[in-house]
Amino acid sequence: MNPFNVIAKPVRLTDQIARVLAERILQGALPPESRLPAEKELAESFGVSRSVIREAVSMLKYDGLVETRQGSGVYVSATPTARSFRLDRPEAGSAADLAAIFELRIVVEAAAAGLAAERRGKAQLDAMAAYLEVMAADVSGGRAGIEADADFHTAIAAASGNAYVERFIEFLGGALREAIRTARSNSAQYPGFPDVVQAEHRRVFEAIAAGDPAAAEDAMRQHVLAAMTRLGLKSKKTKPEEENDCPPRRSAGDSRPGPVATAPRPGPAAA
Amino acid sequence: MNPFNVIAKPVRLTDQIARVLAERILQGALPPESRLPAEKELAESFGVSRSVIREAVSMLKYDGLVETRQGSGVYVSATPTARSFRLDRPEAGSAADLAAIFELRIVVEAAAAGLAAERRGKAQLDAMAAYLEVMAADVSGGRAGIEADADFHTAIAAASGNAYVERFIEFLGGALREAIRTARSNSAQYPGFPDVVQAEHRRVFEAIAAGDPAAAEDAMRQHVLAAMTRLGLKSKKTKPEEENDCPPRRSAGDSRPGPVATAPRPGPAAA
DNA sequence: CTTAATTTGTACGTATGTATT
DNA sequence: CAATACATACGTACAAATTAA
Repeated sequence: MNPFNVIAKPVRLTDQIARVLAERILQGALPPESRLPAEKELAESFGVSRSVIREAVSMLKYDGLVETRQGSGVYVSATPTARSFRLDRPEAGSAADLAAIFELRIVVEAAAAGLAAERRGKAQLDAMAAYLEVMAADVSGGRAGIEADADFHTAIAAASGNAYVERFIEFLGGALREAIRTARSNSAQYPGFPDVVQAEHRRVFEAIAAGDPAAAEDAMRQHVLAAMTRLGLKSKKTKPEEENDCPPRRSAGDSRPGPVATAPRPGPAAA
Repeated sequence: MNPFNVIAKPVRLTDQIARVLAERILQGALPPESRLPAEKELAESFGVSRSVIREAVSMLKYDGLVETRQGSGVYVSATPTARSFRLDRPEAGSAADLAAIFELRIVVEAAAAGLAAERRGKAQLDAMAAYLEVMAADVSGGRAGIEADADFHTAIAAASGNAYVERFIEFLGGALREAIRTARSNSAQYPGFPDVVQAEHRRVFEAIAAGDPAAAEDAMRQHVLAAMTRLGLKSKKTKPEEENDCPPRRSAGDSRPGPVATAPRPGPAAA
């Protein structure tokens, strides 16, 4: 699909097996608290050595999906998807997925801008202003100014005063970095676009400097939204024609009268 | 050491080494794009076998911290914390950290409620209503209704139509599950509290049913904020050591007066 | 209580394909 | 092209912990 992607990552057995096991766990084939087959059995059933199984299990263990008890076995954690959030889904990279991730980014970045408007210190304001100037110089010199753009957003995230918000924004920025890069490159090619982007940034900055959370949120939302449209993405449903059929996860042994009438049938519809 | 801690998790060599390597990478001792020592050397320097090193590296590889290139070596990723977002920091669990995570949760859940108000289908509305009834029955019967509460929030997240928003909310819910559990248990002990919580939920539901995004966002924000105050947490800065000029006008229990602008629409924005 | 079987944790050895020099 | 270094994968063996007889 991408002729420039010469790398063509080699498929490692460990990764494949880890992926299969993770899918089985998350899709309920291996329910929480249940025990996995012994490493020896897994090795035989997959046709690989026990070392490969062990490394795959190590990954899942680090991710919090399973726990290992020496002498007993490997057990699915009580709460899958407990310790880490990742977005490397198989379909990731499609326009719809990208739009959905951008939608999440809009939410968090707008909130961070609002918090920054309340909590920013002078040093943080100065940092934002500095990155803004670097960006202005970049566009004047015909450069894309990608780094300064990222730094500007990072500075706002840091000024939110919430370390988790900051880290999550950096995480999303890293995941979308390629998309953001092409967006800025596209913008740089069309005359007038860099000035529009710069104006958006300035509006965000001035709202934060003025201590106006609502304005800062709105300005940031507009900015990221405009970046999406510049990328050709639209904020829309990720599952357009689909009546949502997520099976409600409920703890085993739950005798409460659940909403059986409305609950869609469990189980993955398609693979 | 701790006589009450019967579990006393056995310290595994693999986990220790993975932790040490992760710290070295994140703290800059092993800069991005740099190569790690060979597995053999690492094994010797740590005094363990190569298998242990390989499993530890597998963990870091799954986390996106390192990449392995056959025939070449193990390299630190260009962007650490690239593929996964986790919040198991060493200091996690403190009240300040909990409050910060809750703040992030408020942002995303409010946005999800707003999106759900625009995009929810009938089946999803029915599911929310059903869980609402289960919760009502639970509190009438003196039960805490924790599962129905979680299911209600999950249903809203699913109705947002954004799979990433949904998954991130579930992730945060899992991370905060213990806190939420104690919050609901506390609420159940005080007469009248369950009714208050139920009223909060109903307000969220009715705003979504009415298709009013702004009202849904506000109701959800109020609800989670109230849950925080019931837990004794306050929305505050996580870095109190830094300069703090503006007193936060958005304190706990404070409703957002301003127009919080509805969720992004795919309408004709600035192209 | 003792013993034995099972299972994970650790260690070591070997072969092979790949990348670098 | 040749040599070296390295990750990948397989296999065996033993230790430690758990579980059941």
